[in-house]
Parts: sequence; C-alpha cells; structure tokens
Amino acid sequence: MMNTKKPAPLVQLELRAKAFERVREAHQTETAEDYVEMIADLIELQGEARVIDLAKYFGIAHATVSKIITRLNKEGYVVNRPYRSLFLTDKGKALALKCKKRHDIVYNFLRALNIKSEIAHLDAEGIEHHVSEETLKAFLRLTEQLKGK
Amino acid sequence: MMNTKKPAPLVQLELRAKAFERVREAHQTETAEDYVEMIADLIELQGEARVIDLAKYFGIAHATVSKIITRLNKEGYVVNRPYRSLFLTDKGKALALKCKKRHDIVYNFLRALNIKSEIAHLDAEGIEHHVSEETLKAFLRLTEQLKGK
DNA sequence: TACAGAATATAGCCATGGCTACAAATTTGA
DNA sequence: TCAAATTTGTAGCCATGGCTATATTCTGTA
Repeated sequence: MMNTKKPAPLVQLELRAKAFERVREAHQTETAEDYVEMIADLIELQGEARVIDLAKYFGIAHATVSKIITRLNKEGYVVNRPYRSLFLTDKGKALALKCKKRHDIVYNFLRALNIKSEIAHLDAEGIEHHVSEETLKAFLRLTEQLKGK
Repeated sequence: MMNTKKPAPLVQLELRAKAFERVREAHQTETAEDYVEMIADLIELQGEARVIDLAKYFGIAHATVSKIITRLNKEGYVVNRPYRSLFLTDKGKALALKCKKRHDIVYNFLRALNIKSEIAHLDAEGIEHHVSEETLKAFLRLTEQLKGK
C-alpha cells in the first residue's frame, strides 16, 4: 500500500481472463440446463413435454427448439423419437435436478432479501448459471439466517 | 390431456418467457459492457488500452477482439483509429461507469457474505449482467447491514 | 375413412463470438 | 536507417441460437 494515488489492482486484471473463461463456459452449458429443467417441469406439471410447449415458455420459435433438442439428444440429455413428446435421459434428469435445486436456492435467497416475487424470478433465471458452490452455500446460510429473524 | 395431478404453479411457467427474454437481452449487451469496462480500466491503470491487452485479459485471440471492436465502433461505444490505441465515446464512458458501479456492488456484496476474494471476482463477473435495479439496491442495503454487524 | 388442422422436422438465412492464417502497419533497436 | 519484432487488421472457417418458409407426420372429427 505504498501507492497513494492509484490502488492499481493489477492482480485483478490478471484474474479476469479466468473469470471470463468461466462465464463463457457457463454460457455453453446454459442452454442445456434451461432445456432439461423446462422439460422436467413440463413433465411434472403437465404430464408431458412437447416442442410446442418449450417454444411457448421460452418465448421462441418452435424451429429453434427443434434444432436445439436435436443437439441435446446427441449430447445425451434428451430422448426424442420423431413427432413424439420429449423425455430426459438419466444424465438429463440428474442435470435438471441439480439445476432446480440451484434455481430454488437463488430464488429463495432473493425473496429473503425482500425482492418482489416476479423480479426474483426474472433475476434468478439469469443469475443461477453463474453462482459457484461456495456462493450457493452462502446464499443458503443467509436465507436461513434472515428467515429466522 | 387434463391435469389432475398437481396444483401446478402454471403462473410461474407463464412468467418464464419474460425471464428468458430478459436473459437473451442481457447476453446481447454483455459483450459491450465487458469491453467498455475493460477499456476504461486499462486506460486508468495503464494509461492506454490496446487490442493486445484486451485479448490478454479476456483470454481470447486478438483477431476476435479486433472484430468486436469494429462492431462497438459502429454502435458508438468505442473510437478506434487504425493501429492506434482505443478510446471510449461519451456513450461508452457512461456505460463503463454504470457497469463499474454495478460490478463493485455485486463484488462487495459477495465479500460481505464472506465469499473468498478470488471466487467473489469470478462470480461477480457472471452475475453482474443479470441483476435488476431492485436487487442491486437490496445488495447494497444488506452489504451495509452486514458490515455494520 | 379421409381430410383439415396441429405439431414436428428440415432447409436455409442471419448475427455473434470463437478460432487460425496471413497481410499490413508500427515500433524498436542494433 | 532499416530490418526484425510487435501489433493490428482481414479473410475465412466453425458452432450456437435466433428466424421464416416449407415439408412431413399425427390426430381428431365430420
């Protein structure tokens, strides 16, 4: 702490490459996570998951969904027989479960901070993919703490 | 197919399209935000921002940086004369300032939750683009609260 | 049963952000 | 000064995730 003018956190600059690499990785897995979670929810809530439902709830064209499902099938997350509804593989189910837990922790944490429900849903959807295990634990801890007054 | 099985929080399902739309929007502005913030930091810490530095600190190829800078120039964030270092327009500076404030709030909040510095940096880089104004205020409030014991 | 409408698939377009390879300009130093 | 090293730009490739348009398959009902 000898520099009085600039704190000059060059250390932080050096760390950034790692941070941005992690963000790029998160973006790559984000689609798979969102899709398996949506499929799991639709199966639970409506009995089955159809391409047209995914398109509706993601707010995108069904052709886009169809294309992405093809990729997720190749990657072993989803089972799709032509013109039939969608199912998750064990790998897909495991990912969906992990994501649902993570999503709920983030959402409940935001709610514990008195964020309005709708905003908490919107923010959680974006934040969840970028939260480390350590931060997730901190969220859980603080949620309990805040709820317990 | 009738839903006889669950109380079914279909409200949440309906909300999702809006949430995913917001995430897609965030992804579109993310690059501009990361670049203007990095350029501002480099100018402050090193006196100038060069393509090669951005490539180094983002951890990507310089050709990619060059291409993106061209786009950000067209969009009015960055001034780049060929083979010269980079500058921000007023629009770019304003965005950089907003992002720096937001980034610091998220980082300091995570630190207040006792997240280790390095992890806080990594998480903040991903989270910052998905935090609403309301949540940002809550983060600030709680940071003060936690620091004040 | 056959047909119309709904659901799904496919083809082909676009922008973004990665990459490598190579070209051009600038800076450096012997 | 001028040749080499560094920096920047450009071209062209790829995957992803958007889209529209069109083809195909399913399905419910007249």
